[in-house]
Amino acid sequence: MKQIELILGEGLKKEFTSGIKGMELLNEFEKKIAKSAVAIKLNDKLLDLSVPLEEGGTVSLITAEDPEGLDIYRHSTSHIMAQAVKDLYPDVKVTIGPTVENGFYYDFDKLVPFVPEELEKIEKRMKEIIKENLPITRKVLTKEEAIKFYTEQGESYKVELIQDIDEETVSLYEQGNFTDLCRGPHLPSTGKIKAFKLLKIAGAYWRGDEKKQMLQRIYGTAFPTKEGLKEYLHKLEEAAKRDHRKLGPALGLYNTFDEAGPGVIFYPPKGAILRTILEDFMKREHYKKGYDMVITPHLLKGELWEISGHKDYYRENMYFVPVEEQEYVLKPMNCPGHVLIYRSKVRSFRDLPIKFFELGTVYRYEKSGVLHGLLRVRGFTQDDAHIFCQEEQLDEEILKAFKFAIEVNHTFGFHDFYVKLSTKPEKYIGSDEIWEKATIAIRNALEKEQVEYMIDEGEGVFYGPKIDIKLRDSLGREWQGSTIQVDFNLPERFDLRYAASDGKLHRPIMIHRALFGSFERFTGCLIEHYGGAFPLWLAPEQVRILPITDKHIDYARQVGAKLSTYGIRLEVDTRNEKTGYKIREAQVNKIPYMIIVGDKEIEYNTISVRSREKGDEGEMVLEKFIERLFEEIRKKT
RNA sequence: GCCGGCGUAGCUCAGUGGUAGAGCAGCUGAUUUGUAAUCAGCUGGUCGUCCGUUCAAAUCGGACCGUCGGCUCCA
Repeated sequence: MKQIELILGEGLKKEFTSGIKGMELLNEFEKKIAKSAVAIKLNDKLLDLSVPLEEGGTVSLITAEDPEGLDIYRHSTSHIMAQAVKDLYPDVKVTIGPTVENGFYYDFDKLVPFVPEELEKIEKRMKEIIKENLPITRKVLTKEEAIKFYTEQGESYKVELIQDIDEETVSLYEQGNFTDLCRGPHLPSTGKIKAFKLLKIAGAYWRGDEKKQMLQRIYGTAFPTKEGLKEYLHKLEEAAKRDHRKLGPALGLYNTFDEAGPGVIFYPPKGAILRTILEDFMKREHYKKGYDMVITPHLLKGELWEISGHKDYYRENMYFVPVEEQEYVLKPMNCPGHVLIYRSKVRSFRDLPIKFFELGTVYRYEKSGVLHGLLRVRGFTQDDAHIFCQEEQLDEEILKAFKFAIEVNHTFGFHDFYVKLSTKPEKYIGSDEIWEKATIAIRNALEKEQVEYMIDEGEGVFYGPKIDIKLRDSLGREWQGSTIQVDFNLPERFDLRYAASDGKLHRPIMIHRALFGSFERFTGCLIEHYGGAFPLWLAPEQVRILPITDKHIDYARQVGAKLSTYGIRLEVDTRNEKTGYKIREAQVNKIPYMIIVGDKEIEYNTISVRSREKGDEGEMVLEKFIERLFEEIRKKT
């Protein structure tokens, strides 16, 4: 027997006989520690506690509290769920059951889909399996053996998976009567699971391919402690309260109507105010940064979309409208319109970069199942711009646009976003060379700005690579906000030119970019980000004035009139109600400030201020309050 | 689009085959009110739509529409 040297934790070095198992090793030290282990890590490799250690090195203990340990813990829970399902429904075929952020799922091929009540039944069986504390053991089989094993069991999906594995052997994990193909590692036994819950049922295509079999997916989550689970479930409930689909209509920010059709948004007065603030802000910022506003029509000839390539590459998202036997298209993008304006006169290199900005309303056909409140709709308005520049200006223009995007996101309180670089997709136009060039230009900009980013292979738009900024909604789902896309193709298709200093005509390069992405989506994210409690500069109603009795209405109106002259958005609540009632309603409506006026205030010519965040702030003179409002509006907090 | 859930008053929800209910909101009146809900009365619904089963349908079945959770797809 070979001796191996293992280093545990703080320089604790010891010799062991090779083949010692992780569990035995930990037991050598302290039983209590060993009990909390879900796996060990040897030289950065996660291993089951039951795996014999053959080589020396640094060992660390992994518990369910570690991110890696939690992953193992949840993965084992998903196996327990699969075992429970197989016990209850022997005809069901198992497929895959990985962990995801905050939990796990398992996909089953089941003729009759699960109904919600069945989750309880499955949970009950899972609890029994956990109580039985079945040992989970790892077996290594050759591919042939594993295929034979699963063929005999009729588990055709597992057979397919094994066939696709590019190794000689595969590992299986066995617990009681259930064996799952899995890389592992796993918990030593089923009894380790302390708290779990099955959350939802969903359909999911086998291998994510909509042409393949629809499977039944069960999502669940597991935590090392009951408290952890409870806390998580509570967090989900709280997040649901911030859902823009609930808050938006309740606060009068937007509506959808069955009668009008899905995926189209209406803005009632309060929503229109918010929208206007956003639009005004964007217009001002764009003018400041040298953009020129343009406005282009919504209904354009089909032919234009042939030239642009949209009819070939974007057809399934477009609405075609017949007009006097000619085909028209409801614009899904603003670019062809901007290109036409660019082309409407001779451009000189001295004019470049030319930056056209439009609040461009576009319509895209989205499958009914993907529509989602304000975040995914069929008609939306982009803060869209197209930058026409010379090749040598490309790096700088991308960088500028990117900085602009970051600035805008920060202004609205978004700091927790991440950046993605998307490369050439399967369906694309333009040469590989041109794609390469554009991708490098984007990367240069990102490197220069020293931002961390992820690369999303094959996720670019058909006309060019792009940088995206992703925001998260209250439930942690990601949505694309800002996007910056390079395009070498449209200039070519529309034969765009500019007169260069060498006296010849050159081809400009185009950058498409939207910073909010769309007003709809951005507003949805904003609502959730602030939980409906907008900072003063964005709040549709900034101040509500509450007269104590009708004796005080006149004074309240005087105060209101004064505030109005300063452009403050306010309402006076003249209803015959108690002050507590009015306060409650203003608070529920998330109005930033309330002004309460009664005899006292009239006598001293003051107001009483109550803020949404701090509550009663006492009496002050109006001028002081106005100053404060202005300061807060200026700071945009 | 696919799989599943849901759809009763403006909102939140009760109502399992026999004459549609509650709370909040709204309206009217009383009350004149001081920092998160004053009291009373009243209005309001072809139970998402259509078709079917039945003597009888909010309730059972089907189709469609909308919506929610996923999948696929994208600002």
